[in-house]
Amino acid sequence: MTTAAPTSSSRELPHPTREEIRLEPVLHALSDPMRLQVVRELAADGDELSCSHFDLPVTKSTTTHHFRVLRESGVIRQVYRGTAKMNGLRRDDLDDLFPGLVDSVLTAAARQAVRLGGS
Amino acid sequence: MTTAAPTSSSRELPHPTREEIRLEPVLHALSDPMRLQVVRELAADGDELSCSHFDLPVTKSTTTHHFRVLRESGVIRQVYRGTAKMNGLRRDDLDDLFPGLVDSVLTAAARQAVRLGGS
DNA sequence: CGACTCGTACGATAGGCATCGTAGTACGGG
DNA sequence: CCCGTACTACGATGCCTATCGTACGAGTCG
Repeated sequence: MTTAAPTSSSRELPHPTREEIRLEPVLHALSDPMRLQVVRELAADGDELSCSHFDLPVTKSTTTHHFRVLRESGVIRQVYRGTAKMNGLRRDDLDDLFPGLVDSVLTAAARQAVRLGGS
Repeated sequence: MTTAAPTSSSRELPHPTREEIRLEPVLHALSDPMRLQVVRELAADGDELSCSHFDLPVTKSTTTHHFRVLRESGVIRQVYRGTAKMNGLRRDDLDDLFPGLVDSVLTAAARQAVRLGGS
């Protein structure tokens, strides 16, 4: 029994604090094409996107896994909102810890997309 | 010692061309602490460091493996010079493909080292 | 030549991870 | 209250990878 959990929004998800975020896991999280795509969409569309908004070519289980990797590495923040789970890029934290990193990765990804899709 | 003899030997190593370098493998290569450390030293000390110069806490076999990952992802260039294999960061190629990326990663790594090591 | 150094190749191993499928939980609406 | 939707948990699987040890090739120097 949950002892007096007040909460409708008691479904809280564990996030690393800003100080706990490490560069290597962040780079690893971004090195997966699927996750990099998610991050690009989050950066472009603002930070209130549900998991189901993303139409990834994998099953829901796998999608859950990727979002967890992103969250646990500190790249995104996830909050339940009813049945949906909203995702947002932790730009403030990342920019503070690693100035310019997110921008350069996003720019690099965009340039590469143009370069590869370019015809 | 160093005779005026031609530097190159017959032992050539396969490198991706600039156009073949992809962002995801580069990020993956940099996401390993060992390899990130190597890249930091290469960036700091110039680009003529032999593999044996690095005193990594792993065996030689593993060191060879890490250098190969870095080379095949396009992060470093390797050239034989006698028995030694000289390593150099491919800054020109990387900066052209992904402007600012290497710098921000190096800065982030340095900041994190200060933040964690404190001393 | 012979010995030594530097790095490679190959096999083995253990752990990680991306993926799936199925069963289950939380929430909101009829 | 029941059902549908959104996401999770768990187990399984196969691949990738970081690591090692040993045996080997390439080059230098006595």
